Amino acid sequence: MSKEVRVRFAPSPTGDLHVGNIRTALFDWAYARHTGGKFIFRIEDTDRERVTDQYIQGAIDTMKWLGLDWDEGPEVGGPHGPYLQSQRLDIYAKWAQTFLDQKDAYYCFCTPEELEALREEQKKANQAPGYNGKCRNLTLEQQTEFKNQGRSAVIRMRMPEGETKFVDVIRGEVSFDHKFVPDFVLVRADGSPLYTLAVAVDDVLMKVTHVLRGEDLLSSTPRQIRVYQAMGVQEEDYPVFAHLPFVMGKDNAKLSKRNGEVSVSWYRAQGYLPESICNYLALLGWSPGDDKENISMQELVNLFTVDRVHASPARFDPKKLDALNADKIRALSSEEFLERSWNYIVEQNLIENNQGNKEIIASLLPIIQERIVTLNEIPAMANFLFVEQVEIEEESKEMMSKVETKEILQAALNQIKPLNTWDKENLENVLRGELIENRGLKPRIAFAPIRIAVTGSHISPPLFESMVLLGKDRCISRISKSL
RNA sequence: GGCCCCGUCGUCUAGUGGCCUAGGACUCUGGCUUCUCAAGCCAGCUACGCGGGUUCGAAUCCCGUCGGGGCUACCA
Repeated sequence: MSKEVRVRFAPSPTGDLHVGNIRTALFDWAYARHTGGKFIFRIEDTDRERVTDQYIQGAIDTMKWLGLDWDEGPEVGGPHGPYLQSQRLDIYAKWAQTFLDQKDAYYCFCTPEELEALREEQKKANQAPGYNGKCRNLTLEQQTEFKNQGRSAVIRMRMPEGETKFVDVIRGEVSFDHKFVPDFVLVRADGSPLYTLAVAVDDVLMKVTHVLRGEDLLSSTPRQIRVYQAMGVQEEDYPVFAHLPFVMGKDNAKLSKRNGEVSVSWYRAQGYLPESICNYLALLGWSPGDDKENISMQELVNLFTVDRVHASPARFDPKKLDALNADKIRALSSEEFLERSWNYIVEQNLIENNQGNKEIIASLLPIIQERIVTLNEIPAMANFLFVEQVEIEEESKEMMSKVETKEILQAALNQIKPLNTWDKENLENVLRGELIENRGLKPRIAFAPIRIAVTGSHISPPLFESMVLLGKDRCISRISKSL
């Protein structure tokens, strides 16, 4: 029996979680669930200048909303916590000291300005940039002298000669010559840890077995492995690495706000279903292998394996997300569609939250379910039911003023006024009978004026159903007003 | 510049040497249906970056090339 799979998602919340982050989180989660392992959610907030509590809370909310539940992490705790790196500073300090004692790391007194100058020089000389090891072998006396000069020190990891080779399950064997992996900083001059230290220490301490993360971290893997070595971890205990391809915006450009919408909370506010976002994102860099693309979260868990993840980057295409979301909305049961819609409307504050309004929406939902793409379209479609009179849209005003139009409206009025039972069948019978059969009008010609008079727009849910929902009085009133 | 990764329709992908005259989905175009809008149905457009090998045979393997991306921080 092999050991339990433990996967972590470890974002650094320097902003709203975007679709790229979430694609990674989704794969992490799906892999953990697929294997029956544990999903760990860790917040990498070692850079307190950029990470804020608000973003951390936002990340937690987004994960919950998407249904990516975690076994260990914020709010739920776990045996290897805390799961916020800012609460683990003593752990990193202890390991940094150990590395210093072992001579794996050393104090470096070079100032940022000196390092900048060094980089300039290297660039000019066309050399590989990187720390030149100036402070590698400082004597105690030299260190004291630097301190007396008022210099502060960072802790730097010593990178031995040689190379680091490892197998990335998505990319195969990857190797880095240490000539291109300079000594790197573990601890800032102010004593705070850097990602390079924290990520490796935590992955070891939290017993992470599989690191599935963005491809941008591929070239930092040798540094992470270097820390494992200093921690005394055996090679067979290194986690399995899998570097996921990027999710990109249009034109091959990196995903960013300028390049289409990226934040998951934006998609939430637009009325996308969380499972649509997950489903769509799952298709970026992974596929179920057959022709079925619309899958549930459970199917994703069942089908997800890392060997079906491929190595090339994917473009985020909002059009396909739309199509998937529309499909998923159509597939909702009427009860569920109502519950989701109403929750969304209330959450976004689009319509006042009371029982009467909810009932109006509930009555409308069945006739608009197959014609909306996102939940935020509901209020506009429902508008005609919430007002006493409608405003006729600009583009239809000319048509509505024509004599022929007035004639149709008058004829329709004559037919519906005497109706005792106000239902779809009766409305359709009398209106078709008079306008189509008696007058020989084409349906589209005959019904357009009524539609516009009643809903204000030439585009609406099905006419007779809409009239039923509106009620006889308001229909008569609106048609009369258009005469 | 150096190091690393990547390269199938416009986009997401299937494809692991013969089943590929390259399949599906989204988009787009045309048509059918139709009370509008949708939905549904049918049809069409469009791809293995390029050049060399290896092989009886290559989208699939190798080399080169070109193109894209990442890293090169006291960010992650």
